[in-house]
Amino acid sequence: MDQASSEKTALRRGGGVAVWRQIETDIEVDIQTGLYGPGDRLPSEHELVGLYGVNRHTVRMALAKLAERGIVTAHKGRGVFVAGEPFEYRLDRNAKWSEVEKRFDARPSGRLVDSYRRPSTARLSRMLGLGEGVELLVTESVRTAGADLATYGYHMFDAARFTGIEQSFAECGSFTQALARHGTAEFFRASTWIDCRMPRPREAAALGIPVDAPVLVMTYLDCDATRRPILLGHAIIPQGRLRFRIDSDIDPA
Amino acid sequence: MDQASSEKTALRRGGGVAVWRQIETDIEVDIQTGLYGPGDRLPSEHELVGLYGVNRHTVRMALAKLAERGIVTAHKGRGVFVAGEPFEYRLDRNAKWSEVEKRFDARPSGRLVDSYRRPSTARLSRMLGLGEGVELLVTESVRTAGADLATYGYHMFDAARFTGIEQSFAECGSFTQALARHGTAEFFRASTWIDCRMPRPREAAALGIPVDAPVLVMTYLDCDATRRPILLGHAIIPQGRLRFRIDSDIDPA
DNA sequence: ACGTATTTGTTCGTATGTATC
DNA sequence: GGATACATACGAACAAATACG
Repeated sequence: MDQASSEKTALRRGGGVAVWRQIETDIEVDIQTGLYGPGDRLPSEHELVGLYGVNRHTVRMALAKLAERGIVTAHKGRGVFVAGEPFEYRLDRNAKWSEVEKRFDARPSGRLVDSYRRPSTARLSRMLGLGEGVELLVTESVRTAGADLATYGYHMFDAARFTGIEQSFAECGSFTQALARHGTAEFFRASTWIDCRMPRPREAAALGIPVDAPVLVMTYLDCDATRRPILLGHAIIPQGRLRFRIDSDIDPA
Repeated sequence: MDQASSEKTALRRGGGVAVWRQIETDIEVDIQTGLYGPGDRLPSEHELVGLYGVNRHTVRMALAKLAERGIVTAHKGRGVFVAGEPFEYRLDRNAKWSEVEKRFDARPSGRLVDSYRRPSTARLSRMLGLGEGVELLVTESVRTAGADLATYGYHMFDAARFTGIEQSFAECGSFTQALARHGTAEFFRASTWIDCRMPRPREAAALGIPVDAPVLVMTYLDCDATRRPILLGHAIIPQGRLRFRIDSDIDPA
């Protein structure tokens, strides 16, 4: 209707964004907005060539990138299909990775990548309820669940209170269990912040994702039953197979 | 500690990601994780050159990109400073854009970009509590608040129930007010999903953001007081000046 | 069982622009 | 600024798996 042939959307050539990338985003939007649902077959490469008015290679590049993130799966002779419903990570007071593992009947999978100490800042100390200048213990770890879910995590603890928790985590593969060993049998999610950015190379490598695909960043404060802060976490989460969900408990009137 | 000089992090050269982009992400991580807080001065360009072992142009490119997204601000002769606390968009049952405008003492700012009808799908109909094959009314709009907050929105309505709501919105600039005109005085957030992706060119243009910076995607279902679904929304939100916040109402025991 | 059309996968080649050094 | 490596985009052909009458 707009221009020449039967083009779907206006592609901007020479505008700094590769055409295949625009098509990749466009199809991703159509999936996110529900035009194509889980399990649906996408238009064939030939049809997409007609829709966008580009070479087949260009369409294939877009599809390959979507497949790389697990958003679609291609089957020779049949077509390209939208992947199943992405995993929904519910953000409530019981949000923790061990709960995700439970949903997959998976064992604790944490692998310690690095750990180090650094002096705290005023902000971090305030959030963790500590004095200024206290030393923080920081861990970097990778945790998985199921076939294609993984997160890269940064965890910050009061180094004095949780001395040696990095070893405990390295041994048992779970912060829930490691915290239990250090005297905190129960803890709960107090606050969560959601943001996004591009991944660091080491994060992308550890998560097995392309370096040019964005990641979700969940920052969170976990507290014990007495509301005393336990840890400040940053979870780096590949985009595509997981999304966050927040339900408002609608109590009428 | 790791390698030769005093390099901060391992930079991967020739790995498909420009060096300035890695530095950009690295500084962004340091801000997100609290190493640099709001208002803090970043290390000088000269210091960063030493930290990363690169040319000053490379550092300047990284800082320019951060400034473009409003994450830092450069002051000639003084230094580069971390921007103030990003706006926190709280996700509770009162989450709506008009609440954000209230926080900024801003007037309704919605501008209708496009509107069209399309047949619903099984999934969308289920979410909106409609019959299959019903026609949806879709609007695309831009809404702002304050100096540097903007969102690009897709809204889906039951076309039969909310006929003409695109005109109402175009006139008053607010869906809250437009819905009131169409008989829905109150509505509430029922469920929210958070994801991210790269922006479409038209989204980036409307929001005034670079095309190579990721955006947050908030999908949400708003219902009226009787829990009847009203609309399904997709808000495209530039990354950098806004983040989502979810608080668990911790009722002990 | 067979043949044909469809669809994805692979491999050549060619040209152009852009980023990086 | 010049040179080189890389990414982008297009074109043509063929191979392999699948669906269908």
